[in-house]
Amino acid sequence: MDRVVVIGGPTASGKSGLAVDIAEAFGGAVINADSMQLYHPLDVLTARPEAEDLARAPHRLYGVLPGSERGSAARWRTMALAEIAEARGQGRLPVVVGGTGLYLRSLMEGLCEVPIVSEEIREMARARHAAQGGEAFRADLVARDPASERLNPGDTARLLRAWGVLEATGRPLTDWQSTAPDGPPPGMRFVVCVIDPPRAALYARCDKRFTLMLERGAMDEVRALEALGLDPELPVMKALGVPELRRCLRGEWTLEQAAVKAQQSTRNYAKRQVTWFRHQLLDKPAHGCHAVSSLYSATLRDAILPSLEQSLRD
RNA sequence: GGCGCGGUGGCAGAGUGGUGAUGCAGCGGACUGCAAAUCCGUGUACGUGGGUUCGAUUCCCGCCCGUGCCU
Repeated sequence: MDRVVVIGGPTASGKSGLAVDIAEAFGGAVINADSMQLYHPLDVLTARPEAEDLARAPHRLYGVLPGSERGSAARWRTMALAEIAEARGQGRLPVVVGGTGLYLRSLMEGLCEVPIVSEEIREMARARHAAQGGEAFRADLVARDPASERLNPGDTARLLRAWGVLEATGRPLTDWQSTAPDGPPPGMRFVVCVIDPPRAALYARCDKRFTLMLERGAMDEVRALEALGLDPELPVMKALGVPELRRCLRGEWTLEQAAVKAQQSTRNYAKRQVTWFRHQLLDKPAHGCHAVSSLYSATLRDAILPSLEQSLRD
């Protein structure tokens, strides 16, 4: 049994539900591939599976990192590979599910060997960028690494990364990236399933879900998070709804306003994910992809599981 | 009824006698180690009918609608 199920799709599309259904049906273990569900303090706000689902199948990599840390694709990949190995050791089918496409792809295709950039250097990059601005920062970078020409002056994240790698290794990032990625882990075959629901329905579910999160204590979670006094630049602090609810706590926005804003960012995020999955996964049929064109709910289970079972057998 | 003010793309909101800001949303796209991040692209909009003008969203008149004050 060398199969690994991989489920992707936009937020609120029903991925987690599909994952448990599959895990339950085929004796599997659900492994999280969502960058935010990895962190510890946020449970409701990050839409982690609830007790009922947790009881139906083992769930791994949920809430395993403290919010004070920063995850990364490579870090997740290492953890995921370990969990996959463990599930297999127990005779379970690994079901990897999450909305972080980059993570999913890093698992399936591997990453290029790029040395780790120290926090000191990253900090230097940030300071330098802040001091000279995007244009100048980019100009300096391009002078040393012509290939980074393709980066937009406003694309701070990538600019910082490119600069950091160059500074840390003396070699341009594009250089490192031109070497082939380490490829799929040996002995692993992926059965990919992507949910790509109609836009209107997806947005409606995003909105509804946030309202539900508030009813289930999202505000208390943010209060607890706030009490930790974390650096607002940390990934957890940027989870959807956190910035908005924090402003509410500070009295800058009413709960109503915060909710509207958070719902908006959720929809924007869902849109980005749809684009990512369509072009980075669905259009690249290297992995046989099952596309589900509607929001997933238990009623679709019998329509989807049989074809998946077929793929697992092939 | 009188006087004033205003009617700009889905919304907010500048502005100009001739090349129609901008923001948000929407839509499309990018994406190799902070990715729920970071970014890019995208609109035959000037209430209506006349007039002035080489040319009106911009100037003038009527009308409609909204708004404030007065009666």
